[in-house]
Amino acid sequence: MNLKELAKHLNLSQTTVSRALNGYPEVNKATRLRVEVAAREFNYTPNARAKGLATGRSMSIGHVIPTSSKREMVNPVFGDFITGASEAYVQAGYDLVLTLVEDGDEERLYRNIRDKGNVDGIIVHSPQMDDSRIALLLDLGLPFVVHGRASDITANYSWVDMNNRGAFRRATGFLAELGHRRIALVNGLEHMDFAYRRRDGYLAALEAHGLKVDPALLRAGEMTEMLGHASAQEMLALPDPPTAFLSSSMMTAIGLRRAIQEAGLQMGRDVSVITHDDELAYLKNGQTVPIFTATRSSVRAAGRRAADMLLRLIADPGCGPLHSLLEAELILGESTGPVPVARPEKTYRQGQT
Amino acid sequence: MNLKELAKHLNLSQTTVSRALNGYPEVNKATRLRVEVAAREFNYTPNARAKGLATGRSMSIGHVIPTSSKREMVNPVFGDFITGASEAYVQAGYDLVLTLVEDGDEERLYRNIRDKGNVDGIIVHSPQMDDSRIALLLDLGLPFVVHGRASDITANYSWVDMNNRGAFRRATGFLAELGHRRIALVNGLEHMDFAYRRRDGYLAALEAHGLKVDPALLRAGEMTEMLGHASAQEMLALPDPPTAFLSSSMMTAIGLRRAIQEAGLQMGRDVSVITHDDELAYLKNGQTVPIFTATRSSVRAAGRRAADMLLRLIADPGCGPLHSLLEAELILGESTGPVPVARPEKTYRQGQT
DNA sequence: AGGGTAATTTAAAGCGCTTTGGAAGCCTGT
DNA sequence: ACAGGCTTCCAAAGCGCTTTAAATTACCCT
Repeated sequence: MNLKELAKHLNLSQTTVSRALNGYPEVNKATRLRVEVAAREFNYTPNARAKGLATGRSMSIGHVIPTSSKREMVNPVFGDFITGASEAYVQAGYDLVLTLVEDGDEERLYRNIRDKGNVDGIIVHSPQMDDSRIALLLDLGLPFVVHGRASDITANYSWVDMNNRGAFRRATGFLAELGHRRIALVNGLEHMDFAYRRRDGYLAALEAHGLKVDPALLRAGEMTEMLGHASAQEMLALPDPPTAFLSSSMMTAIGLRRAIQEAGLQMGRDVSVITHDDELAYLKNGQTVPIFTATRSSVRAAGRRAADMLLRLIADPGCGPLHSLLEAELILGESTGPVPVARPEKTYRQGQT
Repeated sequence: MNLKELAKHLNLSQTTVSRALNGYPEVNKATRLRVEVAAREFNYTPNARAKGLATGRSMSIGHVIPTSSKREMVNPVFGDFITGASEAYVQAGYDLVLTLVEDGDEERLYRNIRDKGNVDGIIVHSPQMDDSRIALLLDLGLPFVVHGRASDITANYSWVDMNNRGAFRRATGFLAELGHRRIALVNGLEHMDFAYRRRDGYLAALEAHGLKVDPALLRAGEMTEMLGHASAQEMLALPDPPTAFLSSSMMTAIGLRRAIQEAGLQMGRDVSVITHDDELAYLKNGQTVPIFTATRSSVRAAGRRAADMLLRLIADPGCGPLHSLLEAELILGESTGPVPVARPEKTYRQGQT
């Protein structure tokens, strides 16, 4: 059933029916009711393509996530992010279209996305420090919001980000105040902006506490369980091992914990761990009391906020670049404690090898 | 730049230009070349909405993933699945539109999806054992492919699934042949079809080996690390604890391993573990040699296959319901071994508490 | 040169909707 | 009775593309 048929059935013009259904004022109350009833009865749903063509808007948002040959994993955070974003889209009647783009021919691809015209705006995922997409998008004039920021970009664009630097500065400071002087960082890939900022915060805190940086305690990679495990295993075998770890993801923290246990140490007593916790639905940090002390910030909330922001930008393009910085909470779990006074037993052995 | 402008610029009719760009035969070779060059020069991209309206096809595929109040986590497998599916879409020029639907008003929602007409077909995720969506979709006449199956549905529909039953039967059998007689199953939620089938395979293998089912060794829940941890912790404290575990996800297996280690036992020697491994990009089972013995089947490959199937169904609706059953490999890792002859030391203590 | 066929090109209709520019109907007040 | 102003409705144009039906051009053969 399309508009024409519906109109004929009602003995009305398409115009009137269309107006009635779209809430325009110039239609008689009784008529509107009649139309609405009939529409429901016949399960009338306007054709989105035709509507889009007529209005010039597609009522959908593009989520563009980069995939590269070297890092072809879809960020596990993505599922939760879109769950949040979807809430906003559903309410506003928008659809979500997903585009995975190989990096390389961004120029052409993003231009195509705009010219194809099946999205009214896009959300940019996983920005790198110097992300060429931002200048490109500003140039294209397509409304967009970045999830994260690009440190090297000075242009003014809309973003939703977590305070990565602040969170890791605070977490590192917290460890330092517990007396830890050998604090390791197991980070995500540091050309990703969030990882860069986290390291920056970590370094700032070390400096503020008069601790010096030991490259042996810095690691970066895809944030897998194995990265955590391998990093901790190696670092704990150092002559002067770390007494605390900072981790960029729950997944990695789980790996850290395994290596710590395997070394015969107890997490929270012999070795402290703070991880960032994105509050992913499938990766909860404990049920009631958190297992890990963590900097916590909901990716889902970020998704919701980014979507809201983009919808606002679309509705009123003049409302200028918007920014939203989410603060992470530092929540106390059982994985941190004061630096042990005596070296834990296991360490002696290792120290003397 | 739109078609009309491009045509005017070339002193050609829209018809010819359109035909030239869409590879129709009735256009002069020289003209076609001229058109193609101009199109590239002006960065001409046809408007997808208009094209869709004219052709009646939207060139996009809907991925519909259910979210419920009780289980509102987006399956972590999803990211990898769409990575695979996207490969097919990109090649075929399709877009992917994502729809999260709250369960409850499926009837209306799926009908809307069809009537809105912005997808040419859909992929159905996370089918339950008796999934009402399948009958509904068959009725609606929208091409669709289910990722997984619905055991209680007898109708003939297209699906791509892994041989869950076979994989778990084989894994269980393998453990039984290693001498294990107390084999635990830590499964996903069993109203999900895949989980049901896995249990079915497990039960079949137990029976085939003359082992009886102990309800104390069966657990099902959201497949988190904590589910694995809690399950193993409780079961290992039983008077007659399991000597082997079957796990439905890597995440859960990691939890199992932790509990096993905490109990002072060694995985692969004192306790065996086999897990299913979806080959998720962010959750690799070891670098070179697998950590866990696992039933392995790539979700990404399944996504690719489902997408290919759906595209085929759209191109030729007559080609009937298609099916594709992916076999899982049983790969040997370091988490399994023969059942220990003497009970591991730790168990004695616990047995006497 | 002329007739017929094949190769190219075009004008125009149509996809299903919104929206502009009127028009018709109905009051009101004089 | 009629100008003026509302309210309510409608016909038709237009969004940017494809596609049908028809027109034009090119080509070959006698």
